[in-house]
Amino acid sequence: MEQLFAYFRKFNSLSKESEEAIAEISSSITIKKNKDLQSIGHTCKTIYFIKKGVARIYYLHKGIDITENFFFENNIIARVESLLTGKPSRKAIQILEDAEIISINANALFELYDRFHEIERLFRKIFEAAYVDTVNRIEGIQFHTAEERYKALLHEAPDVLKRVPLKYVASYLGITQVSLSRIRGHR
Amino acid sequence: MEQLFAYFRKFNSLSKESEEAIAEISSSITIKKNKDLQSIGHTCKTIYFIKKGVARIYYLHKGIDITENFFFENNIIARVESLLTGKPSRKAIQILEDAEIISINANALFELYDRFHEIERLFRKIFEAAYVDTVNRIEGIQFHTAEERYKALLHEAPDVLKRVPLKYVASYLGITQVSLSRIRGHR
DNA sequence: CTATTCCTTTATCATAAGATAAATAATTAA
DNA sequence: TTAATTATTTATCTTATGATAAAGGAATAG
Repeated sequence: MEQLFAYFRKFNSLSKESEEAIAEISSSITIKKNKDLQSIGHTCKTIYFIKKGVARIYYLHKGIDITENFFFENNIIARVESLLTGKPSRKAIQILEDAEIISINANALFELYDRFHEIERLFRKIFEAAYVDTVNRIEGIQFHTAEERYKALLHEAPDVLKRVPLKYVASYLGITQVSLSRIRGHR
Repeated sequence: MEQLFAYFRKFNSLSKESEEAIAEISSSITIKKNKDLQSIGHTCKTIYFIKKGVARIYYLHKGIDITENFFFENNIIARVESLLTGKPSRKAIQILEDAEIISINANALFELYDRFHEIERLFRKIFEAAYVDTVNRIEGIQFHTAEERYKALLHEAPDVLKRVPLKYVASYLGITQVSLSRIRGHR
């Protein structure tokens, strides 16, 4: 759990009591490459923290597999739309490298918000940061060519290109696999 | 202020004490069409609520004016990246129709988080909703043609097209004004 | 009311990326 | 190891959108 608390500390430090309360509603899992941690149509009631490994959130658009985002170790991952609405998610979480994961019961966590103001504060800050990241990503998508987006990824997150199959990267960049391959050819 | 509290109630109801505390750190302003409520380079320390009128957030990308988003009455508007980082914003808020606005002192609001847990909860929920909206917008941008995006806007937010100059809508949709005009011509 | 400025449309040409097909290359299973 | 499957690249053709220029409309200031 220490690894998770270290991640939390980047946003908001917690008291020992809060950390223990979170530990009580959490459990560890290991899961193999290419398995779906959660599948499409399942209502999300869990927040995950990746201790080790890589995952992605994906969905189907007109029958085509689209990667919404990649998640590496020391990050949390959840299908937030489903978590917040209580509706089945159109999205799935797939493991791309054998992973060690902490799963946190989301409803139990939300109940902790009442007892521990600082836990709610922590997640407020996490969401604020996620919101800003996402707004910035819109700018990246809308005003850069696919080639610029590829080069930015190569520069800012070279791990993605080293550890993830290119076919998943293509849809994350908003282009076809064939286009990505063509862009990589321009050297 | 009642109009603002009614908006808040959609996310989280507040006690009279909380409402009064927010009222104390708020003030009303009126501002004319085409004026910048906040300009580029200014550090954002205010959250606004639009009682009446229309506004947009815009920034310059390679010298070209880009609309990040439109905001109509009964919504809050803020340059969140600047608010959270304390750094000058690359973005500006411009009024597109004569407006009546409530301005909330952001630092004073953040201090209220300590005294009124429910106010922090309210803003947690507002950010969660904004995050989900933004993630969905990425899908719209990435996997629909400009024409589909235009038609979706026409269907979901016809007010934008009625009340806002098309040149601002074009960059919001991620296309040039000329392309938007061509798309509108396809009937 | 008129002149000026700004907004929107139309037209032409150039180009990045999509669709499809097929050839390699890499990975996985038997 | 070999066969089968899956991933990536290359090639060809098509199309949506960008860039630029210019004309027509609408709004605003004086």
